[in-house]
Amino acid sequence: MNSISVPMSDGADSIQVLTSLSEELPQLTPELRKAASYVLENPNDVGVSSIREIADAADVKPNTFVRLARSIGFDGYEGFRSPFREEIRKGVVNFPDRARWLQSIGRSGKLGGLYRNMVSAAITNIEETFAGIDERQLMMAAKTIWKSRQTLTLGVGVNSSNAQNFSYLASTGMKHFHAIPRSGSTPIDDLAWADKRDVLIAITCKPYRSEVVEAVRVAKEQGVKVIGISDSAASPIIVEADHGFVVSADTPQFFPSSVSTIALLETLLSFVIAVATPNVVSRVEEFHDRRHQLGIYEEEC
Amino acid sequence: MNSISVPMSDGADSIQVLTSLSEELPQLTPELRKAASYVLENPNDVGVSSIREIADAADVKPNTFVRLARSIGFDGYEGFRSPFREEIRKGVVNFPDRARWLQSIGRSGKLGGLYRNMVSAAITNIEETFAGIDERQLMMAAKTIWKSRQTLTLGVGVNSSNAQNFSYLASTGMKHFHAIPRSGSTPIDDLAWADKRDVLIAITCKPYRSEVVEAVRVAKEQGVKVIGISDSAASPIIVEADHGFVVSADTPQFFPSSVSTIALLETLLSFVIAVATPNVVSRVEEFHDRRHQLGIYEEEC
DNA sequence: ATACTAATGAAACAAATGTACCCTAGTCAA
DNA sequence: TTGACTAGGGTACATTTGTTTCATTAGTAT
Repeated sequence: MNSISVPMSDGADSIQVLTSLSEELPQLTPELRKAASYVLENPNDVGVSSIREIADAADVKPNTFVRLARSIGFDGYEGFRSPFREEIRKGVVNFPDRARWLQSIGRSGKLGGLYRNMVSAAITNIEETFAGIDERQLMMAAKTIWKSRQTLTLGVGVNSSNAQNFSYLASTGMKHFHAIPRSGSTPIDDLAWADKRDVLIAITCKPYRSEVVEAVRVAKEQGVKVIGISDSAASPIIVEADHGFVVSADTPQFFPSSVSTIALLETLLSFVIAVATPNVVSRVEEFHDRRHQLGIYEEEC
Repeated sequence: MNSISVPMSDGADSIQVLTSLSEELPQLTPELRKAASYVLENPNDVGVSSIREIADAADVKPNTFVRLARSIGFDGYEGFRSPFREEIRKGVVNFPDRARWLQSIGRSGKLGGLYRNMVSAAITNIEETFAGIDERQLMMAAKTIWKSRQTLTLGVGVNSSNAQNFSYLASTGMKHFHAIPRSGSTPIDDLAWADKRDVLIAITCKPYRSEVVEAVRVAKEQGVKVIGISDSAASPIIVEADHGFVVSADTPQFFPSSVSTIALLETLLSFVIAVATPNVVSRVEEFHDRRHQLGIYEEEC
């Protein structure tokens, strides 16, 4: 008899259920919160799981799910699950193919087209980017990075943050990754001490920033290995680079998209990690170690 | 003992099941054909229905479904249903062309799998992210940003660079976007002067960073509007936010991916721009102006 | 400490589920 | 006709399911 505020009749749809679940979340007891969190993160499970299955998956007792269902106004788990089932039956969650999916989204209002265009641009950019990239070249670039003394990642404007993104991730596991230009400095100054033992990852898209182009030239003169990332094969930093990667960055907006740049950098990093840890067993161990360190495996907030 | 041609092991996926069902269709007995036809027309029902429910719906006896399952090589209805369940759980979206493309790439060498996994993770993350996002909520968030005095974007770790990415792009066209924490400061200090006229965009994925969670709490107390971006609907910053957006950030790596966060932020920004420039004509003009400013229309370096 | 309450777990129950078994009706061959 | 055979229906059974009930634990105020 602990039903609270929300009445939640049986005609509810899953969105309403999930909404009230997230609203009640802070007020729930620990076990109920664990169950609710699992539902919020795996709403599809509800429709197809028995109470014991989902309880196992969420690492709580079956009872907890009955209590959870009651706490938001249902009679029991069965009523709680039924809206999820109904929507699966109606095919709400299943998209037959992307074309239809994209057509189905973004119809409300004049901004619908914009939404659809942004989403499809993001996906298309990634596909085009990776369709045009040679995997072996990625591996060679990764080996170059791994063998290097230090790796400098250079970007200005939006690509400054992208360079930082990569450097941050890389330096959580390895030494000697830096994003340049450091604040208050210039790219070329930051290259002063770099030599043939080092690697420069340079990123710039149209309009090519002269600081970056020049930094690449200087780096080459100093014998620094250069990995160039740009949005055209004709880009000066790709032409001059030891390893050049072309990313697609088109959007219906005035700004270029960073999505594929980020995707490429993350993939490059994963190759570096793979090269750095050739032993599969220790790689898997290290993987879990890092995830534990990051707390990704921990429960709750 | 009426199992025919197809062995159909238990590792099958729903497409294979449906395919062999339609292949066998002509050779089936009337009742079995009725059952098979129902499955082909309502494949979603299989995953969520008991044998009696689906038998009722198809207007056959429960037994018939056991026989149907056996006729295409399963042990019983339970095995027949499991691939459908699994795919619902995983939230599978079927994109046949991409599947083929992904299979065609990344076959050379032991890192092939890694390459393929990273690419498909990036695309899947974007699809899942935008499949789960309500466009109207995006527009409301955009309006909130546009009406605000200033917009602070908060992230630590990798998300620090993502916050900067957004702030940089946004501030090329509009005033008063800042990424926090500023160097040498803390998120909460940077919120000191913020009030109900301001917006905080907070980003943190598992493991949720306490600085960000607390900053959101403080922001709410001060009346600041909060837009939360995280990787779970149960995330404290989404629960507390005025506008919450869940992004998928899974990778086969130890680090979470920023790809969908960036994609979401870019989409949000495009909405803000659209809201800010309601007149279509002037929006197009401004678009070209900005691109010229950025030099995107210029040729070569 | 004590009593009291809320939260959780364990066990038991009736209802449902998947399946095995048997029966009927119809067909075809001898 | 008979017998063999098959498709399909009916029923019984062990298992699983959702639920209830009760015991145990943890937390809190007295």
